[in-house]
Amino acid sequence: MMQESGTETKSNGSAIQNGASGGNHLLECSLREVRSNGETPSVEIGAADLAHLQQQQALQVARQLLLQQQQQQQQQQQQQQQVSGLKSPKRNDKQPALQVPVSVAMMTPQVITPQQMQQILQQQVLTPQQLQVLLQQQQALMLQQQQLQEFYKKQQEQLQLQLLQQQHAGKQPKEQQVATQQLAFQQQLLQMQQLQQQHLLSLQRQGLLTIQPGQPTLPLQPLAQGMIPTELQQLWKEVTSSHTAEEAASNNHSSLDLSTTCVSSSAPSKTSLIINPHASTNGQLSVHTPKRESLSHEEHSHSHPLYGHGVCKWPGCEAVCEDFQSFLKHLNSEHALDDRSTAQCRVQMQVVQQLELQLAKDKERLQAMMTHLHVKSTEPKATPQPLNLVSSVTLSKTASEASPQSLPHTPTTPTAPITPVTQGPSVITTTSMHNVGPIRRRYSDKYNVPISSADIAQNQEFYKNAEVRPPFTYASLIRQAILESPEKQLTLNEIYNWFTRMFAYFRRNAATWKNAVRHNLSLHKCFVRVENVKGAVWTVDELEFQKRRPQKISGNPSLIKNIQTSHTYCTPLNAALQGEEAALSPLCLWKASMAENSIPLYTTASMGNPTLGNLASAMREELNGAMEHTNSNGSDSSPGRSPMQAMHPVHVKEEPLDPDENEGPLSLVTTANHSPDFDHDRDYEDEPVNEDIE
DNA sequence: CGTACTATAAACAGGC
DNA sequence: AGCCTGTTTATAGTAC
Repeated sequence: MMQESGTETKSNGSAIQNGASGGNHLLECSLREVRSNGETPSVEIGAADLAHLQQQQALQVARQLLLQQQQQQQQQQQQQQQVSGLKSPKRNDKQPALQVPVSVAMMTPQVITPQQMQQILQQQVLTPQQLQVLLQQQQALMLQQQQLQEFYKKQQEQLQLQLLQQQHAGKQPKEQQVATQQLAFQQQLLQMQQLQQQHLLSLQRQGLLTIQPGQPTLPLQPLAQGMIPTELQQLWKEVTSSHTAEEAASNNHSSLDLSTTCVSSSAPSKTSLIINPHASTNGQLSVHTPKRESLSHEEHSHSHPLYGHGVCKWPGCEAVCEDFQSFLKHLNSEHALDDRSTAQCRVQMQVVQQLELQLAKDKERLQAMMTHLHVKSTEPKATPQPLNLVSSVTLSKTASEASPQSLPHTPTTPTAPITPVTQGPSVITTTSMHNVGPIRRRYSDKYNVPISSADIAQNQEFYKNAEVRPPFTYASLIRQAILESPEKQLTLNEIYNWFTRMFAYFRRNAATWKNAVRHNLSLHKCFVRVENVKGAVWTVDELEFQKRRPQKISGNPSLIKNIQTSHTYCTPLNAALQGEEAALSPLCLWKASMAENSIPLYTTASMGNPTLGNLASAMREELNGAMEHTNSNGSDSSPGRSPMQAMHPVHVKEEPLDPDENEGPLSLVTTANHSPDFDHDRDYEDEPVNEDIE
């Protein structure tokens, strides 16, 4: 309220513009990269890209797991067959079994029944963080399983060799050995199962999964398959020990080349076939992780996927292990054959599969949408740098079009926060950031808006951890922070906390951005200061906030144009989804689409993570603003229906792609919880220190 | 080129 | 005196 003194400039402008336009770029990039596959755009990857990559990785992992299981099962079958009917020709024993078509379904008792899986998957609500964790866990599991598989192969090879030898030597011992071998194999299977189960259990414990009492949660039944617990345990010990010493064992394998080849014919071939395709997508994904290398290497380096920072990273474990050796012991003792582990593994597999399906669907939709909406605009923009406001360079149309990389960072503004992980093309190196204090960063608004709903959801974590400048204006962020609060009001300090909590980027250069926050609070009429008992709190005047945006847009002919065009499709959707002020812009499409499909996922995410929802809502607002803007343009008659912002106009105009962005936020928004957690804020309050540290 | 908007920087004032 | 909060002004970059 005090601000009236301020210049009329306060009529807010387009805080959000940034976000809107930029988003497209991001999406495009991500899509492109994903499609292009293979080469990890080390430099150009954006948050969205990362998310995609992660998802893909997860998918690949899942596939691999499935393959491995299948392979193992097949192998086991072969073994069994061989054993049972030793009569089979020894020499080619390798493959006879292979030929036997075994229905995977039959073979994989360990796998949860489809129904169960479905339920589990459906029931579970995963936040982005959780998903990330799951992914990590999945990777770890994959590694383990690979190790197991390797071991299994070795065993098989040995068995084959032994069989051959025995056949030459004598028959009776054969059976015994065979039996032993079989046990070993079964043990392997058991382990796998247990891993899965354990994982599942951990998930359950974590609340990720809710398994209904009535249902046989994770059928451990599969484990049964005729194994004797005690024997299995022993075998398991042996296996594990060998497992640990895989490196050494690896040497031995050489001797087993024969068997290896044989085995490879069956299982490996499949693996390679299946895996490769995906692998191409991401270099990282490489499912084929060289077991030996990975194992030995990792173990040596102590970079075991399940071990980090002196803690066991087994899902739900976190046991402290001083050194790698102790970790290995712990791993073998605590995470050995176990119903839990088996269950966990299963769950993980299910999750991955589900994610895979979801991802595939969403990708399809996205592509269809993009092609439908932006055929043109999208393409040119090519890889803009989505996230960085920082980059002083603006993506003038020309520039952006010219080349994504063309972003020069302004000499003056070295500070481009970049996430180590994502390396957006535009992003400047982290180092630069660190060095620079608050420097003037100029960026085009466009850059700001790159995020899609999906991106947002996925990026929530991203922004929390990566020092990437969020694609939102200060005004929109402040508003978001306030709206997220339970009472829709925050003190300045609480706003600060929100910033630091939600964005790693704002953990540095506090003086700069805090000043900016204060500046924005004072400058924009939409922020109203209310005296409180405690002191003063800031609230948002939605009307004012909405007011400010239209101005820009209205003036924009191109925008209007776009709106009109897009209007066609939007109308229906809008009506359905938003009845309210449905925007004319393509954005509506996004909303609709989001509502339709992905919502569940995102919703979940948002629910799990309030902040996400909020952010999403913020994004939505922007989108809405844009949309409204459009409306207002068409007929200014209706001034402030919903939040509109200038940003969109720009966004819309230049980049029809925006829709992508929109979608994300929208969906999230829908679900977005406005339950702000002050508590969280509190937690982070201290963090600001970090920023200062810098 | 002018306008609008945003970000950044900084001066300044009041309160604790 | 120092810090926080809040206001205001100036400057610069970008988009339209």
